[in-house]
Amino acid sequence: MATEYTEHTDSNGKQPRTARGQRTKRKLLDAAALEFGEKGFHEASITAITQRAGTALGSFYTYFDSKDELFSALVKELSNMVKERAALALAPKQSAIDAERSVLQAFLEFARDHQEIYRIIDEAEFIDPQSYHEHYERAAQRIEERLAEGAKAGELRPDIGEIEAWAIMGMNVFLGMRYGIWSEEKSAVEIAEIANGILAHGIVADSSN
Amino acid sequence: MATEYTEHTDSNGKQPRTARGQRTKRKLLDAAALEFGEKGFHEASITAITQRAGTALGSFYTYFDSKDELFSALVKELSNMVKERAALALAPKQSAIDAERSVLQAFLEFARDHQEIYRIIDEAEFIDPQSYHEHYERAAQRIEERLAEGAKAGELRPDIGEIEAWAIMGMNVFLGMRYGIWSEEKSAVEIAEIANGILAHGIVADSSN
DNA sequence: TTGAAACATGAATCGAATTTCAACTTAGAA
DNA sequence: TTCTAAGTTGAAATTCGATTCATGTTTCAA
Repeated sequence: MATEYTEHTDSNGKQPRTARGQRTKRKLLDAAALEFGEKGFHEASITAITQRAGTALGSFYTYFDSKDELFSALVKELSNMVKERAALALAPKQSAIDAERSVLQAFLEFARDHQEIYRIIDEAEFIDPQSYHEHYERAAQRIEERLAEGAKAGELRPDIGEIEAWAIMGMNVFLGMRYGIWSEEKSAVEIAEIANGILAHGIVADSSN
Repeated sequence: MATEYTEHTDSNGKQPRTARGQRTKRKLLDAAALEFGEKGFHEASITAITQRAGTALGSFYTYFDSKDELFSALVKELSNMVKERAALALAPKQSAIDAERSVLQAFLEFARDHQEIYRIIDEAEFIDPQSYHEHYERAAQRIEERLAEGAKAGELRPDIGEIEAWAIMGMNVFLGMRYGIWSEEKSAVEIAEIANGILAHGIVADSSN
């Protein structure tokens, strides 16, 4: 069960020991999110990040061993933000199907507001594959848990499992990319409604219509 | 309608004018697919690519203006391979739902056999965003066309459209990543069967079961 | 108040790749 | 066969940004 993770292998780099240090490290992380989001990992430069953060170039190495380490730290932070946002979207008393609709809608809105985040997490596939795997493995697991609850409540088919969870996640991610990032021509509500229709009825004609 | 594309802005770089030139360019493209697939764009070096191809470093610039241009050419080539493979999977007389199952199954098998291809196309999001967009826009369009045929034949709901096409594509891509690339613990047939169940019946309990 | 640890600074170093180029070889049309 | 365009070669020039480091400044516990 434990989705808690301890702080052992400290992905924290070099922890600051004063309040000033805390502030500086945070400024670097925020600046990096902007810079990586706009330019991508390789076009982003440490120099530009420290300039955005308003610190000297050398200060960077007070808090991070390398550009890669900074990127990793950022991916983990952003991954947690996504997770928290999805949790917030879950209203207490909704059906399993409605829960998926809410999560997708929240996801689309979040994608629109934080395009950098998705770009950074996507690029982790190449810069920090382990974080990328963990991000999606955990997200899939949360979906699977929701589906299992729905099945237990008799709302969903009892054989629903991991594969369906990955399928739903893929749907969500691609819809987020296409209708959240690439264009905003359709409302999040509309997209979520239509995608939810697939889960509710499939795409075959007659059926439960 | 025209899915034809003319060769005007020649993504072809510098076209060889002799048979020897053709061969060399092809060797470079093949070597690049391996190198980019294994190392990713930035870790891959022109030097390593020319070594794999068995040509001199300088020969590279006889056929490509830059590393980026080579990568673009490759993405376009691979994108077409994927398209052709999907077309092959479509048996002539199957239902619309079965067609989607066949395509997904073929996609999973292809992903397993050509992991480099997926890695390269994915990385295009950062190296050559335009090719990346085109790749997925076209793939979605082909799905949408299949769905429209299914709807016309009365097999699928008549309101099915672009959004469903993107949802299905996202499903396929993520299932390909998880069960094609990351692990091969489940058979392509099994994955395709389960994912197809979502399209056929949705995930709700009773319904058409 | 004070002194040592933490933090800040940015010029200089370092390394690694892409790209250029001038000399040389091969292909293939006439 | 000949001759020119096409193709080949790899050492050297270039470029560019990550990382180091010696020096100066600030924090904060005692």
